[in-house]
Amino acid sequence: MRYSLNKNERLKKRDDIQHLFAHGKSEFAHPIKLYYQLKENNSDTPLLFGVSVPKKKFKKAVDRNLIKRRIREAYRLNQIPLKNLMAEKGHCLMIMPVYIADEIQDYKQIEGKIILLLQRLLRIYEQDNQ
RNA sequence: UGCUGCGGUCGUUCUAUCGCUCUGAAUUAGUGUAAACUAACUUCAGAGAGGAAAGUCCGGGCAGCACAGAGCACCAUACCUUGUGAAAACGAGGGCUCCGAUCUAAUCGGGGAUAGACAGUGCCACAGAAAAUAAACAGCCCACCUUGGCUUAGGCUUCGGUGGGUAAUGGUGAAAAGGUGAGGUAAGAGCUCACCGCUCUUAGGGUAACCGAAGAGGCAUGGUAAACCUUAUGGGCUGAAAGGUCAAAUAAACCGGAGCUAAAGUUGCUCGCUUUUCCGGAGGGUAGACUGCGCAGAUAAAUGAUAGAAUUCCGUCUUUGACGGAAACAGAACCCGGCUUACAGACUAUUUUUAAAA
Repeated sequence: MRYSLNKNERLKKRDDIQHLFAHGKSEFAHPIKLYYQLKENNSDTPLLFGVSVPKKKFKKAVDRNLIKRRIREAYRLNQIPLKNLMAEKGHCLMIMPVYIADEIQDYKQIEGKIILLLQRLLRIYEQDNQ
């Protein structure tokens, strides 16, 4: 499996995203809050990914783009274990990290937090299996 | 040569690995008689942010709606000539005016939303008597009354009051009702005169804005139109959340069929008809999807991440270098043309000025 993140693996439907924020669970590791939820009607892809940076905290579009790109890159390189697990089980998991902090952090810090959060999710669903 | 102002051009580059969006081709899979269509975390090739993409301030394209004609309202533009342009707008030259410099003669530089303030209405803080049908606070002058003084008894002078004249003087203000000088007067005043200014008229120069000249008028018309307003010219309204196509589900109505040995209604009964029931259809159209969409082109929105090198700048040091740090403003969303605002640095034309060297 490759380190890819193309159109089909992204959260796109407005309804899905609103449902995720309304009913999904969340994990937090500063500066990122990660919403996640299993999707009911299964599709082919095991993981659906979206990212959000609030306009309230970062007024310039350039800053928001930078943070989104860093989070997306970190997710892209570290998603494999979780994706394999979901594929095995036939689930479809929706994931949406939200950047909470007021300052822009560099890539290394963000990547560390993303890895931490993905490992937590992995543990949760492994236990769920047993 | 440096510095400053203003204008123009550019506004980080290269390599490797891993990725993203779009387009084209191939391959594989599916549907199909085929043509072809669809899908792919399969492969290859190509393209992929800006000078402001920003603010959303103008103009236009494009789209929908409206549309006999006229008026009102609203908005925009506003010295003249001329060039580019579809228009907004920008450029060139000139006029007028304000400011500054040289320094008293015009020149140079800069600014001006630069039509109209004798069509009307409003406003003009503070200060000041008064801020606009002119006005009398102090002052000046005259008349009368009055207190005191001097007196050669004619008057002179003085404190105060009443009435009148007066815009010369003072103070206030951004601005005080033509300016300066002379005559004149009780004191003053365009009251009169000279020069300047202003208004009107005439002819002249200039494409024009406007200019200088002559004559007349004793001067009326404070400022403000980025206050309302007036004049002239132009302008239908709304924006891609426009607009178009496809179209689940659901309710009522519509059409066709089934059913009618079920129920209700229609006349007391029979038939028939209608409704309730079931199946199918069409229509508009919601969710949603696609399009609108472009030689970048998305729609929770691609144009990136990591590593190394180069370039520039900053800091420290043991200074022909080493080490560390930074890379301005900022991210397309229907498309063009402008305006405005933000901006590290590099190159460059030109102006002013200073210093150094010769």
